[in-house]
Amino acid sequence: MNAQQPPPVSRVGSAPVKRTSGPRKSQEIFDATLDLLQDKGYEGLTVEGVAERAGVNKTTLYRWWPSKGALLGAALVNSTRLGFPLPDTGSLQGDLETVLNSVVALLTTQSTANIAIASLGAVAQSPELALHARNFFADRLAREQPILDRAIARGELTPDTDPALLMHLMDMLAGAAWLRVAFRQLPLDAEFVTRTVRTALHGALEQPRPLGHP
Amino acid sequence: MNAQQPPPVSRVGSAPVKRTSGPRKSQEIFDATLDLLQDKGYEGLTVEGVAERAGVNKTTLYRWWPSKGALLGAALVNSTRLGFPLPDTGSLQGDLETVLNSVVALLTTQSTANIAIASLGAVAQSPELALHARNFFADRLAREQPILDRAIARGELTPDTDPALLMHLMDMLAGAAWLRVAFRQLPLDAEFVTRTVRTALHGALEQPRPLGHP
Amino acid sequence: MNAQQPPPVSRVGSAPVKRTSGPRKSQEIFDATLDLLQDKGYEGLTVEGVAERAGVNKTTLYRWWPSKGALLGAALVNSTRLGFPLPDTGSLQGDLETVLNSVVALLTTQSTANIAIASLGAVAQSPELALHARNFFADRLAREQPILDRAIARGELTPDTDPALLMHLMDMLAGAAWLRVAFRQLPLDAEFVTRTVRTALHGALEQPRPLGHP
Amino acid sequence: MNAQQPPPVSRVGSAPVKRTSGPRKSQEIFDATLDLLQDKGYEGLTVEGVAERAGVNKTTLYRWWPSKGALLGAALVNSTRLGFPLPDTGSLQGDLETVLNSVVALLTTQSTANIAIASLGAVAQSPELALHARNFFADRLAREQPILDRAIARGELTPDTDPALLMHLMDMLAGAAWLRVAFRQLPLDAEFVTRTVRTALHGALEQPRPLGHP
DNA sequence: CGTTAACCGAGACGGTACGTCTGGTCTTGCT
DNA sequence: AGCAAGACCAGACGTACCGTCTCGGTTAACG
Repeated sequence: MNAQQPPPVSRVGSAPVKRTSGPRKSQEIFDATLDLLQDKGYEGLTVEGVAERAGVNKTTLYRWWPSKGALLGAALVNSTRLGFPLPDTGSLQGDLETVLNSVVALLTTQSTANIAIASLGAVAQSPELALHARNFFADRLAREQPILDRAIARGELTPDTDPALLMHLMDMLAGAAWLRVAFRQLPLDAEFVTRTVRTALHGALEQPRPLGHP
Repeated sequence: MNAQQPPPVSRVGSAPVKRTSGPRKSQEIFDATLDLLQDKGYEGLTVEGVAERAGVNKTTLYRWWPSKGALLGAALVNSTRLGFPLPDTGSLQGDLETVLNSVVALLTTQSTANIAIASLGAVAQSPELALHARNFFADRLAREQPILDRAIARGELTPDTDPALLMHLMDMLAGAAWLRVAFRQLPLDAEFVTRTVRTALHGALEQPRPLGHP
Repeated sequence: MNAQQPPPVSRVGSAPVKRTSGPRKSQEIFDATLDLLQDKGYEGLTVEGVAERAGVNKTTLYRWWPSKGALLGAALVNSTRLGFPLPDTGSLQGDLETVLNSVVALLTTQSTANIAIASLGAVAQSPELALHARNFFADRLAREQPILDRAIARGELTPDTDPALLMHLMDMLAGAAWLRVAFRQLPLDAEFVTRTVRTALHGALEQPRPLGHP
Repeated sequence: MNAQQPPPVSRVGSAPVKRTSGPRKSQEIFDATLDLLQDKGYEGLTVEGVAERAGVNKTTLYRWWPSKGALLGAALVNSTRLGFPLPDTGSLQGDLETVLNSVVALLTTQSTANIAIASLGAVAQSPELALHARNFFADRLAREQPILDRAIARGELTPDTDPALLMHLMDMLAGAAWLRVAFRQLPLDAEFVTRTVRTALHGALEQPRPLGHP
């Protein structure tokens, strides 16, 4: 969250909760950061701009975050804009389609697409932001794990299913979506979602069977 | 490529082809551009730096490319650093594995990974660079089409196979690889390649069969 | 002395010495101020630096002195570093030479020169510091008055000598020294002292005689 | 004048005279500098302020002068505000009185006094400005040398007069004036001028005579 | 082979933002 | 209740690049 945050001192005794986390106007700052990112992209996102829009002095920002990347990282982490609900549709395919639909929505909705794409660029440039990204995705994966559990409980998957399967599927699904949007600039539609989920899911389930000899 | 120069082509007669394209030291410029991109990332890539390293005046760069993005686009297009050979292994699965291995190699080899990742960031920031990316990927897809043709000729795929299948597969394969590298920062190994190709390929071939009722 | 600080004048009489003046660590603060002034000059003298070196919070300084100039003024006033002993050599010329030597020493000794020169700049900028300077010099002149009295008593000067003569002489002597150091950056040596005192003194004594007709 | 001026390339051949001396708006810059110095003192003199007032970009100033002190130095040297005419009254005493009157005028006229006093403080604070001051005074002294020459030609001084005499006299005259203004804050009047010049001059002329035995 | 037009180098400039520093103010919580 | 600690605002610092401009000087293709 904050790269240089002092240790949470945790005084023993009657100590009232110590406020060690970030500037007083954190929320305004994060909002301003994402708003600007949304409006002007990563290059147009300047520390001075954030300071002005958040009604905060530039030095305050530098006191808490050493760079634009770190600030953006904190803003992204503290944001719910890129979040999405966890599905429970009653079938594995339905759940996966819902998740991929969320990703597609994220990448195709005007307001979030800019942030997402810009984050992509930001991650590619800022090591510490990359760290945040890794954590973000790991957390996300962990929160998606119930999808797999429920599928096993329903008998759609065998109990000995490789736990890494979910990550594998997600990478293929979300990866395809990202690549189409970022590099091919193709629209993402419902047909894409259905087809991709079906391919990945069938492929995952049918793996033992030798290819080309059905 | 050059925004401000109307081609004075149109010479009637036997005129030998006029070289109207780009500065005299194009090659040095492109090399310098990619070298710097590799060393310092997209943000550290500056027009002034390119000019100095290429032994060229800043003015010259601006004479030919209106922006850093345009310059990088030209450098990427005119480069062979991101190229890769087309495989012909005798089986569809082998071909796909080879292609995915190329992508993985691109993303894991030090010298190319930096360029690729940085380009990723660059695309996310520069609309005109995004255009170049689209063209680059479209071209690449077209050059990969023989893989599909040969698979049909071998009987691995039926003649009425959807021509978009290749793009579909490639998006899943390469997308998974990109996402793992860019966001999850996971290493890409041979096991990843095999597994991903098998999943995608099986899924694509088995699609008609209803899920969960084998 | 200090603009908002009642003088601790040390009243004679029964008054119990009341300590209403300044922070508890006044002495550390003044020392730190002059030390820093000595080390880094007036520009390098910062309130933050003084606070740190004196082991005091910045707020405390601002509670008692409104500005850097005021703080420096107080420090200079409460300091004995620029003081010098009053001479009694037995001759007017000797006394003057001793005084001028003191001034020269003040301006050429490393540790005091910085303070003196910096004070010069400070006076030029701070009206209230200028006031202190005026008082300081007036006081100094008053304390030098015995030099004149003794010279009259010895018969070196006539009893009706203009009392302003001393100030006049001092201004010429010290002024020359200051000007050489501050503006010409010339070294001040014994020859300078002798020569200047002789010139000023002879000039003062010989005034009645018309010029050019010796 | 300019501290970082590139070497005068002096191309062989018909090279037209190269203009290597300072920014195009030098005059505006110097004027703005002195105006601000006059208005707000040395501390209130900021590079940004000069840039704005001169209608010039801040970078331009830094391109030519490395610091505020250097800029002020150049402005002072290139200025006529602190200049003064060289006198030729027909007598040494008259010349000296005129010069001292100039100094007094400089220090007592509202518009110039501010600059002079502020420069005083500036010199005390900035080593490289002190260098400029030295040059300025050396130049001034050189230009005053004719006063001495004419006095010798007139027979007021013997041909073997020590050439350093002039500096000696000037230091005493101007030094006394500066000291009175800066430290004592006394007004400078015609009586001061007459008296000081007479003292210094008599003293200088009468030096051989032993003190106290007229 | 000489002309000439396109190209280039040098470098000053206005401009934006950077990341830092210090001067002063204001809040907060401990003693 | 008062004072420390220190977060904060204001604003200048000096730097790096940006993208533009002017001005000579070089190339090199054509005629």
